[in-house]
Amino acid sequence: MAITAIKGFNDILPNESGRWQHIEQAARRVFELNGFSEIRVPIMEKTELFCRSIGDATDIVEKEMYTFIDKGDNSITLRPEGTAGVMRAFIEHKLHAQDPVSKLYYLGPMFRYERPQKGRYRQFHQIGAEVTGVNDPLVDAQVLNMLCAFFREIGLDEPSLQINSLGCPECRPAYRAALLKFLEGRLDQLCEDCRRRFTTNPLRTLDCKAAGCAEATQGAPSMLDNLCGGCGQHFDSVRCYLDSIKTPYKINPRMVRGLDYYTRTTFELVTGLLGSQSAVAAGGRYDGLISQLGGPSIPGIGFAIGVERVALLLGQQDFSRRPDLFIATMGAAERAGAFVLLTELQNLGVRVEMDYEGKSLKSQMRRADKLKTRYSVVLGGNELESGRALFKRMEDGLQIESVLTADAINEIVCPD
RNA sequence: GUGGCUAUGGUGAAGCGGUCAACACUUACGACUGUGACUCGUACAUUCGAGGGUUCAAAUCCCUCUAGCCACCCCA
Repeated sequence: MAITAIKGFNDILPNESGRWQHIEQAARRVFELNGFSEIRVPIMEKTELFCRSIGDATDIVEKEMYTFIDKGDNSITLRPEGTAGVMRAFIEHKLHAQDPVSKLYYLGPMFRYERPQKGRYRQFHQIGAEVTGVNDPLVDAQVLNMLCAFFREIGLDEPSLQINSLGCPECRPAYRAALLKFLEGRLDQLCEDCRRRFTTNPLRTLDCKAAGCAEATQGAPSMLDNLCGGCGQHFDSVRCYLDSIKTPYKINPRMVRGLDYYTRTTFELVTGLLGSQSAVAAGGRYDGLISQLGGPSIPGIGFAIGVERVALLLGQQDFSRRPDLFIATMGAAERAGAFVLLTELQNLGVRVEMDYEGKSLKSQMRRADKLKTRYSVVLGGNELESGRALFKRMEDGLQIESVLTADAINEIVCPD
């Protein structure tokens, strides 16, 4: 039995890599337009970093991390998300000392030990962006708009933006207490999972899919009604800024995030097209994270896009590039000549293909057709002698005669 | 971690106990000894996820394992 890939680890084959490049290039374009720079950080970190940032009691840390002991007896973890590593680098290299505002983006694989299913894999990819050093809700709005702009750029307008505020260490505890009090009286109406959530993560009962729970929590207190003055104002301003640039959004007071570090603004881009995985991108503000990791007291906000989920939404669009020209040859001498021509044309930026092993003209032409090349040319004794050849436009069969120089061919094949 | 479903060639699949494992696509070569797409021909699974068992006979029935998918939990 041949060796296969690890469960939940996927190969991105040539027929889909074009789609991935399309997604990545769009992100780079949009993010750089917004003044973001790429940061590349390792895919492994000391385990402690994730425990301290994501939260010891979260599912990610408790049961989903790829953690192992290396030969130096250190506990190492494959990153389950990107923000922690980026913030570690930010603090370690004191980026805040060079510029009070930093706008960073990253992309790459993340790892979580979960049962794979549609849109969820053990190795998956995220494209993320982070802004540090700005408290103002203006930047929340810019980040949200940038996220939406990315989706417009790749031609997806289906996902809708939902926003919420989780409050801050000032107001969240009080809200949590109020919610617990509310739920306490209705424990018997909640599903089994929610009774467990009551102790582990009471906010989660608010977005439970069970009909009984939805009904029981109907009149539950809303975080948005319990924000402190600062958080309330912040949220209102975010909405105001979003309205001013006509970025559509929906307020979802029941939206909950899975990482402990979020404060104030949180958001998700959701879709109904991915089975049970509705979030294609999500993020939020994390004003306490940097100091919690031992850095200065600097606020931050960011998001991550699930690349596999985006790729799934893009569907089967063809992103492959067509060659400009296929050179068919009639013999060994012609093949040698074609090879020289091919390299000359490549130097001019023309995408050229040719036959490598002396196949019949028939099969060379078939290959040209299969590659969807735009033009083809046959080089035989006649052409070599006269220095001229017929260039055939494949879509309609029109033949154009030209001298066999790279410049002249370039004119025909790539006119602009 | 829990549950459901499925496993036949490069791909999509027929086959439901009995001669060479249908068909389609893909691929290769040819019909056309210098021109693709349409058409036609030829070739391409000693073998049906793996291992056991039942039977004179198993891709077809039974058991075990493995893998994949989908869902739950949770999440991008």
